Amino acid sequence: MSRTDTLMAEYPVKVTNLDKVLWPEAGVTKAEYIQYMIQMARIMIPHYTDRLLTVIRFPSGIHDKSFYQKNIPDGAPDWLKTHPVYSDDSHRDIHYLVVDNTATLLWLANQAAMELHPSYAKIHNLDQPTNIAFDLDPTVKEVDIAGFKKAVRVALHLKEALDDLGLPSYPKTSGATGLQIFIPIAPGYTFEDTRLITQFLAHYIVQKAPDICTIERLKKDRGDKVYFDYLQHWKNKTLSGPYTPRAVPSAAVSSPLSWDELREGVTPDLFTIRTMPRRIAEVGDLFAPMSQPGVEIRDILHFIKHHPTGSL
DNA sequence: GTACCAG
DNA sequence: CTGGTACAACGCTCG
DNA sequence: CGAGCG
Ligand SMILES: [Mn+2]
Ligand SMILES: [Mn+2]
Repeated sequence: MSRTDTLMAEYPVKVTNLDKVLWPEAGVTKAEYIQYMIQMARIMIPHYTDRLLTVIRFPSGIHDKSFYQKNIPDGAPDWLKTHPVYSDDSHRDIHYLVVDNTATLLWLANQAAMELHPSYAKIHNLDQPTNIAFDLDPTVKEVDIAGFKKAVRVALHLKEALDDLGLPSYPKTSGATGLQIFIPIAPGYTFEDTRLITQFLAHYIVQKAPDICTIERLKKDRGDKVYFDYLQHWKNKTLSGPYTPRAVPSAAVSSPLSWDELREGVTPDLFTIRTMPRRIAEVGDLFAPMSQPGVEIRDILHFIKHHPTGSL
């Protein structure tokens, strides 16, 4: 008989198959994933609260079948918070899960929901993102640290440009191969507004570092360059959330970083389910500023509208 | 991972 | 009971 | 419109 338990958080959560190995290379079991959620809940919850959650589940481990899940499944406990959003494509409401407590994170871990992807906007205003996110994707050929290093170089170019524009920026690993850079923004701006900024900077950085950065949408035209994926910041799209595990052999998680750490050459596999709780104890939540009031971008939008072909 | 159905 | 099976996303972009 | 993409 497989090991089972009922955990008492805000609500009782039944957990099953506790000894199932979800990350075989790292030897991480479901019990350890649940323990990770218990330790990280206080830090993670603010980054997911009031946001639509998309998850990727791997019920039999990272090397077996996986699937995206947006709708809350049948048989889910009734205390889970959900939010309906109409889908034009499937002509029905999608009942998204909204994380608002530890019990929900424990339930997700038991579901083998191993990747958590929150929306950019909060449920009370789904047309207004609370952040701008830049998604930097190495063109993957194999497990390749060179790709990540290149993404770091692109990120440092981007950081310089954002500094010049007076915008604060916070980087994190995706946990897989790439990097993401976030800016907290004030309420009142649409995805059309933020697209103006991400598109402008994508073009600007490609022009500044054409040997390592591309915006080619077709993979075959990207070469070995870093894909500056400005299309990823949009309504109904998501990125891996802060501190979410990823389905990679190392059991790496998405880790907020300091710019100095990036300059010093950290790599994604340094930050895992095993190491992140200790890191939190040491450096705290480097993404805490994302929960603070965001910056106004009105002046920058005005600037870009009058300099459509991009220079600073 | 879970609900459900046929055996 | 038990074993087998079905099911668990979506929508933008540009050629 | 649909292949491609994430
Ligand atoms: Mn990415
Ligand atoms: Mn991407």
